[in-house]
Amino acid sequence: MRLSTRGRYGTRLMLELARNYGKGPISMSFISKSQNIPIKYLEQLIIPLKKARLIKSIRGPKGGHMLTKPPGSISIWEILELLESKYILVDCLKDDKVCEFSDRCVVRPIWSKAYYKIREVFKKTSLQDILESSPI
Amino acid sequence: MRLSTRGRYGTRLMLELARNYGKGPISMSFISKSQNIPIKYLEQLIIPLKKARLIKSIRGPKGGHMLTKPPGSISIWEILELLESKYILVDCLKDDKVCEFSDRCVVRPIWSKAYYKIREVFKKTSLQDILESSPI
DNA sequence: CTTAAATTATATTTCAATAATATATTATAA
DNA sequence: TTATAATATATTATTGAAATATAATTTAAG
Repeated sequence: MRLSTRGRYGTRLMLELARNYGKGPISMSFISKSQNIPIKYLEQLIIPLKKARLIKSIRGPKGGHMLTKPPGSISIWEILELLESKYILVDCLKDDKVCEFSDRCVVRPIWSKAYYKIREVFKKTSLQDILESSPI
Repeated sequence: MRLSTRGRYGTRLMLELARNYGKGPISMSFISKSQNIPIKYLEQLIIPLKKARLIKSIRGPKGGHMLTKPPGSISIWEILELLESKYILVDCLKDDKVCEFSDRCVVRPIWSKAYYKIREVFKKTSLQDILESSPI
């Protein structure tokens, strides 16, 4: 029941781009330094985010990455779903065939309920919301 | 963001005991067979549950395990906390010293919010609730 | 008082996914 | 032409879950 480094790093990566939204391409080396995350690891995380068209990139010198839309229109859930999609509480919520008892399982509704609560929180929160919030 | 086998197996172990509450000790080999979980794995899971005094055991022939209190007074959260306690969404919620930025981290409040939502669901649900619920 | 059923204790092994690193290639601004 | 930065692919390391193995202890029952 833990959020993996992928999801946390990915969120920070997206927040860094959100913070610099409208300022042109931001390089990986910059993000790597400012967020203290291995650059090679970031390069892996960015792949699904690019595929989902949350990020567009420019190659070559002065190149880098940027959000394709305003930070207010990207939810944390979109990010987590891309980076943690295989690890959504319990597998049988996505695919009831992983367990032959799914259809008559008494515990599954509880996992489901909890899952939707988390999802709700993350869906309701945009990158913008986080940028505007003050830490404690 | 996944529930581990420990938490799921542990819940099923406790449900099996709840189902047989008041019927005397239930052996591990019975639970292992009825729930299709390796007996040696169950023996590991039961240790923290016993330490927390949710289960008491009787040795020797005709021995086994039983709940120390009615299924209505044991929440799923109590079980998950014992079996997944190290993996509660993000470490910094339990111990803000794992990250030097905890006090001014803008993302942490979101993890926290999601965490408390899950916790609420599991705290509100007792073993009895699950036994009485109909699947689907 | 012996036996068999059961828990308890400890430890070892296997496995999978995350986390991190390495090397080479491609694109492009200056 | 060069240096910067993304892209692609593959490999390694680490960790914790998941499962298994062996031996010791307790005790009801014949």
